[in-house]
Amino acid sequence: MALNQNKPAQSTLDDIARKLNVTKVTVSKALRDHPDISLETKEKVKTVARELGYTPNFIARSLSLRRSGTIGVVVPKIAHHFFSTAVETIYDSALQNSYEVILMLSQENAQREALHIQTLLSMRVDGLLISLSKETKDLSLLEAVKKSGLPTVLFDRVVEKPEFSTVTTDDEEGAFSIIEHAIHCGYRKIAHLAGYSHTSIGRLRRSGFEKAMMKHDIPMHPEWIIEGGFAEEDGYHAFMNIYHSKNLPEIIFAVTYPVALGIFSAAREKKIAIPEDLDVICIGGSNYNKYICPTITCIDQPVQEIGKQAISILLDNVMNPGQNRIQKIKIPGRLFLGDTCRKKSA
Amino acid sequence: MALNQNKPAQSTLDDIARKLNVTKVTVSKALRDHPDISLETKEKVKTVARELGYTPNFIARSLSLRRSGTIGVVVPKIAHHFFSTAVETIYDSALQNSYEVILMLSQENAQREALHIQTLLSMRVDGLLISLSKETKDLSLLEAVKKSGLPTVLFDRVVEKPEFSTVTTDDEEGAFSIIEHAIHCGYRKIAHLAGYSHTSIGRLRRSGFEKAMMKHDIPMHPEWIIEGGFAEEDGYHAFMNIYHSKNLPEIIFAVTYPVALGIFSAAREKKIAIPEDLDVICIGGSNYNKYICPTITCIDQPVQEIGKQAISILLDNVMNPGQNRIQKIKIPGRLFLGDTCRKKSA
DNA sequence: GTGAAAGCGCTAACAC
DNA sequence: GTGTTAGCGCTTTCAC
Repeated sequence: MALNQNKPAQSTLDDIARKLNVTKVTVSKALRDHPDISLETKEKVKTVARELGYTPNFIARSLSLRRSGTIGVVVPKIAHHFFSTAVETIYDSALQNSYEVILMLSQENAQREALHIQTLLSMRVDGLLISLSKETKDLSLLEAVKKSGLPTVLFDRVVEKPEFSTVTTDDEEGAFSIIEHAIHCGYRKIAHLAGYSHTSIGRLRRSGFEKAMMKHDIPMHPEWIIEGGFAEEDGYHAFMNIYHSKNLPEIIFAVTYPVALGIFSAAREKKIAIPEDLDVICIGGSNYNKYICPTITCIDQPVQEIGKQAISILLDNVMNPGQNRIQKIKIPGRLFLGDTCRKKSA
Repeated sequence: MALNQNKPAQSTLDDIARKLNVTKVTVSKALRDHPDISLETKEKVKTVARELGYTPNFIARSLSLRRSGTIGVVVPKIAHHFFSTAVETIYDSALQNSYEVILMLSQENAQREALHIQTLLSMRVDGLLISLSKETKDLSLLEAVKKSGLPTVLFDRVVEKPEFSTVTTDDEEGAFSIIEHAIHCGYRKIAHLAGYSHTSIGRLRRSGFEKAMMKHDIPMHPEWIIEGGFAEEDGYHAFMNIYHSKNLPEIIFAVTYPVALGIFSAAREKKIAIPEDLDVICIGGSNYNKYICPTITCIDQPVQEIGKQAISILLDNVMNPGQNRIQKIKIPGRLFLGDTCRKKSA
């Protein structure tokens, strides 16, 4: 590929320096308001800089300073209420602290996730914020990152290792309480479209489900616990499986909001009315939940809070090198009462 | 801030070179499979590189090559169906072409948008993809960017200047056809919650609306055309304004999907039933539209197609420097028939 | 107050 | 095949 041809020759410190018969050092200092430089020179330098449309070269600056002023973020998806909201919060907080964000999407693919983390490392980001893909099992890269000393915070989809700071909803408690709510409403035949148990949210939500069931002595059907992904299509397919088994539960607890919607789709196709014939609850909401029919009773995740805490813990470690404080934050979800799961206890 | 303290000392070409008693040049070539280097040396180099956990320094590489292999993207928001979907597509296409994406969010703020564009310039991105904020009026920065020769493509929220490539929905035609549809359904009292007329989508959608109304000789009420933003809250407030004027239209044409939902909220609060008492249509949908009550009849935007075309045109210019081909792509939307706007013509 | 020298980690051109 | 030299644009240290 031809070099330096599509790229405009942006002006440099030297360009400014030459115009003023000084050196680039003087210019560099002047532009950064270094006390060394006289007011007069500063004025002149800044004027010429403006005339030339000078923009400092971030790349050169980063190389010289050995810090980039950027935070790397890896999430499974962005076209998704939880992540787009969290990411927006992360961007805002980072900007307030004068950090830039480099966002990468794993698309729920472990290999791509690893690639992106590598790229972020090579970009010499000052910190790393990760929410793991649904496929991620091999944690060696993550551990290498951690060992290298790069400040890292995991959020939402995490690993339960003592060496990582994590910020999550209290998934187990959330699942427990919504199931208990369903039981209080009189439901007994409860199915769970679970996430993969190698993911933190899958495991914890399922565990909360099981604990609530056991506490209230409700029998659990193995065929009513189906592991899968976190997307709409996963809910759709899992429901179809249950449907074809001819043994429908009264209510399905979906591991995520999109999975719940997938159930809606499938049920509609099979002419099963929600919540009359079959009820649905889940963990996580969406900003459109109030417009959905029926509105889903769910555990609302404090999405912005999660994003805010994650970036705040990260920046704390980035800006105070050497401290490496590890924090495990669990933020409780809140039960949102929608149109589903309204039956009275008998 | 203390330097080089929070940052792990990542290994460099020199580290590998020293271990093998060669120079970094040899190592650099070996790692890139340069034909100069013998197979044996390559093997050795790669082994040591692996042992040391070597990651090439993207920053240094970019500086040396004078190209970063990145595309800068600026959008108003990310927690929004249109943008999160478009951005996801952009990321995928970029990755397929071995480009990284640097995403920035203007949060609908012109000043922040300018800042981000500056930052992207300083990062020496190889190309720029922009969807303008609702506030953007001053185009001087944009023109400077263009003049500098950096390949730039605008999408969705664009400016109609011959020097920019643009990719949009055919907004005017979309508005025209959905209004015509409403008219065919028998609606006459039609209001428009319009976007700001200094934005392309605001102006064009309004123009489509007006053309359809004029073609069918339907009178337009000035108080039924309200300019505003593109978000839910804008729809909410605009509806309240109309409501308080005590002069309700039969149907409201909302400039965006979120604005339509804002109307839903406000109408619900005022006990006005949709679509019975008041009907709503809009431009743009959401992946959750089929679950909304009532499902909104709208012009579905080919979001992924817009993203795909935008990045494709950009990369074409990035990878073929000097050609600077300017393209104006308008992709037609598709009328989606939902539960709203179903009245039969009288 | 200003500048010369050195270096960040990498790549390209050209010797050897 | 491998190494030498130079340079990308910037900042820091230390003379002057």
